[in-house]
Amino acid sequence: MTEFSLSSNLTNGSNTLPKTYDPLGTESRWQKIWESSGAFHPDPSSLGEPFSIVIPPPNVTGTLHMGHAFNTSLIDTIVRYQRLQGKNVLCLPGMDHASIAVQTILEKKLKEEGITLESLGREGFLERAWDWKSKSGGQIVEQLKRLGYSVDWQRQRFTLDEGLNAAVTQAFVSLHQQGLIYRGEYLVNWCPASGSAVSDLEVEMKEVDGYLWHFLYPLTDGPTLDGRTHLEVATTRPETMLGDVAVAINPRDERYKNLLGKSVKLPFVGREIPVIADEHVDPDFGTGCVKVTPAHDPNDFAIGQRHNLPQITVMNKNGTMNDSAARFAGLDRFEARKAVVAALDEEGLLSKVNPYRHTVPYSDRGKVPVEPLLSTQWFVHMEPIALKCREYLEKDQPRFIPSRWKKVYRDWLIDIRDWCISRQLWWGHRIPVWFVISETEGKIVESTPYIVALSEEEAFNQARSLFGELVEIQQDEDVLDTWFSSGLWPFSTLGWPDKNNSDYRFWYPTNTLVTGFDIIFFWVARMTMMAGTFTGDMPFSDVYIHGLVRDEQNRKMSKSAGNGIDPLLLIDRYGADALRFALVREVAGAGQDIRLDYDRNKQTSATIESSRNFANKLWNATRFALLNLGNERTEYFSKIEKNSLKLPDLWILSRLARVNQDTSERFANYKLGEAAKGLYEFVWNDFCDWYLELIKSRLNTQDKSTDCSSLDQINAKKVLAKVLSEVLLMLNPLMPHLTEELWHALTGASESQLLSLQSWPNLQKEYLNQQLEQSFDELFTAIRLIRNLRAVAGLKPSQTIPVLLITDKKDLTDILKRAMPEIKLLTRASDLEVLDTKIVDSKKSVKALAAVSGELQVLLPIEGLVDLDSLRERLEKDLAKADKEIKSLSGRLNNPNFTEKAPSKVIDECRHKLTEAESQADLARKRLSDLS
RNA sequence: GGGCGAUUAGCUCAGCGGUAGAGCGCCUGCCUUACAAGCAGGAUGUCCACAGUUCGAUCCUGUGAUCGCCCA
Repeated sequence: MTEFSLSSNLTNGSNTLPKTYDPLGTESRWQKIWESSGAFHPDPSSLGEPFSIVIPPPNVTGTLHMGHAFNTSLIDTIVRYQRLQGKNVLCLPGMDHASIAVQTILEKKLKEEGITLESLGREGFLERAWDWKSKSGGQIVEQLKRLGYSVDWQRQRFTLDEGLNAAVTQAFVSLHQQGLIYRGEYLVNWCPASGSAVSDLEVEMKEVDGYLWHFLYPLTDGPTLDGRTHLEVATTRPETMLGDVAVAINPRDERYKNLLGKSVKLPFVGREIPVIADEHVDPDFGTGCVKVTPAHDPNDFAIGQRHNLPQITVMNKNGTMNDSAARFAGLDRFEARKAVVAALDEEGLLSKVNPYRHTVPYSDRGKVPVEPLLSTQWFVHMEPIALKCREYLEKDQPRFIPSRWKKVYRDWLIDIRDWCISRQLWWGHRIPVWFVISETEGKIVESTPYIVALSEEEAFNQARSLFGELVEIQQDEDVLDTWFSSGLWPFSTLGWPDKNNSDYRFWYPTNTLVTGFDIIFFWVARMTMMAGTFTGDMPFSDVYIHGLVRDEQNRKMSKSAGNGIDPLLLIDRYGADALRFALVREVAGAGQDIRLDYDRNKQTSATIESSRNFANKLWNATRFALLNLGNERTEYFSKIEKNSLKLPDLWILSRLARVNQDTSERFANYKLGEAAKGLYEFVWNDFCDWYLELIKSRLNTQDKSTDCSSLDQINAKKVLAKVLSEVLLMLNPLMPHLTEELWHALTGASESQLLSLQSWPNLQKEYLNQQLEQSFDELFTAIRLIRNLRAVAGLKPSQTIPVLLITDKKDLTDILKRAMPEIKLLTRASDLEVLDTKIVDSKKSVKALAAVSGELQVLLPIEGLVDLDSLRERLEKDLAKADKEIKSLSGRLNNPNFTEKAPSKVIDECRHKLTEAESQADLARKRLSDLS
């Protein structure tokens, strides 16, 4: 009976489930069914409003980490909700090719094998790269499937696939035609580790402890009138002094005014360089004299431009010093730093060395300091592109959730800088530019004309018509920044540039982008800019920004720190649904980072464990339902006659309608955490703790002699079936595997029918009953009160005793009287009476345990059974509490300011509470005196 | 230097004008035939500080502190 079947938890015809839920087999089974049945492979010509999301393509080199799991859980929840809403949903997955990361991996392997890039050549390298991709790339796709991602795997894309290649080429050519792409020699961020330029965004500023070295540069014309023989400059990068072309001072700096127009002699190199004045020099920093190295520093580059200074590069692209570095040529940049300092010291030109903490730009990928280096690269002119996005933003397109990210995005668009898109790598989209090398003696130089075209053939034809029959052309060696292709992702994956593609026509623009705030600039802004330029639309209407998952010590998880928490491990331990549910439930404050508790020794997480427990709770609720509904369970899905229902039925149906309403509203408005919490509370508290307990007696009744009891039992079963099946549907976006499994067990649906493809339960507003829900709250309070008294009295669960409930409140009396059998059952009362105060007065001699809540008194006449001291202690505590409340409430009510200005509703409430507190105090006093 | 966020029970976090909540942990008692991954009951808080607005502030407004992030 409790045997676990691999094919299904519920063998045909049986109505029992194992006692605990084992997610692993269940999850993989449904994943296979979903994929093989094409459940999430939509057809643009089918019914339903379009809804589409493209997933942030993970890196082809990547493996699943917590960030992916989090992002995926959120996206899949939204997507599954929309699908249940009857939308025609496309969720499109894929990967990006990660130029630098792949190239780094492969170069490392080649090095191990002793193969040089040169000997392999571009073709050979690419062959190996594709080989690597097919063998060990893209593991992440298989890993994502373990989360139960309801994406269309048949539409999966890769940024280097044929279609996306064509899109990238088309995009480059169009941008060039619009005059938005240019080639030029500028200072770029050079990553010596990968041997490539990187964009501004791929540079991370890190605080490091370094030094501020002070040098003396001798004045060429000898001492000044005030006896100065040298100028003192300060720098954190001594090795760049070899490329100095000037010393700058602030024009208003009185100390150095007399030096303007003079020059100094650069040590080692011997170059005479001028002293110039520039507004941007901060007189208070260092010595107030700044060495100017335009070829190696962005600020100096700007000064150089303003003053028409030469740019002298002293470094090679591999980070070693070049021939301009005089005797330091050939040294690595960091060795050169030491050598320059030592040499200056030797010559008595090193005046001071101060420890200094400063920020150094590091390459994101290479993890080494980037080198600002002059080189010829391709750039996109961003201003006009960003301008278009700013215009859209004024119409609130796209909409950011939470809205504060809008400002971050806008500020970046306003302060936009040109984008260096060329990378000196082989793995990627080769730039569609052909140089007409026959015009410059077979070489590519500054003046070599070039042609931008969709293909080599087209380029050749153009070249021929422009430069004659005998032209020779050669394609640019470089590839494009990976983000260039990622920027096209929302439309390139849907068929663009073919705007007649049915997917593109139906699903573009997409609805929502879900991503972390860390890539708003990298990716979100680039997509909006590319989309604005090429499709004339924003690529998505909403951008839902989430935070990062941090480790148990609130640190960012990173590969280098080795503090990642492996989601696959957690899935193995708790199930994917538990992981998903935990991550979504934690996210209520949207955009906030979430901290995942984790015990590294035991590899356990209490947060996820509690979600696993919730899954098990739901599992057992279904198990309970199956045991009671029996083999004819499908019969109980028939229509329910509202008129014949008992109060608990009406109550749970009211709660169900409310949770339906709340959950829809929350899912639709990205309040996913609240949706998850609301469902959790409904299932555990309302449904399991109360409703199931309330109907147990009806379900257990064997007596079918009267129509009435049998109808009550049938109704209980019908309501049970209805509530459970609807709650499974509502939980489906959060816990897809478990709910799919349980729904099939409950309804007996065949595997060709899927819960994931059903419709969201109808909201039955006619069951909403605020009044009834309130009454039940009071009823539950009464039951808790009785249980509490029993606990205080130290009664054993098996011991039954009589209970008196006393109230003058009419509707409460009513509900208590109607719920008497249930109260008796839930409080183990041997006898239960509901009385009003007048009747009780005549029985005041009864010695009993007593408690008050609101307008309800509870008496347990158990004289002799209870320890008087503990009872007295409790009553005194009650009294103190009530007195305290009376004091605070009457204080407020005696304040005329309060009674005059506060809304009457609040005042009434206050008076009401005061009355309650007073009667509570009275009762406690009376009982205390009875005891003495 | 500019901007953003956080600060609530031992821990992780909700709440955001009417006097404070959940989960986990803790204490007590229970294997009550759905569930011990459970059930019942219980304890726990200068809601970071100060000032202001208000009849009333954890919530709004200032100022400050601490921690974290982004941009220069």
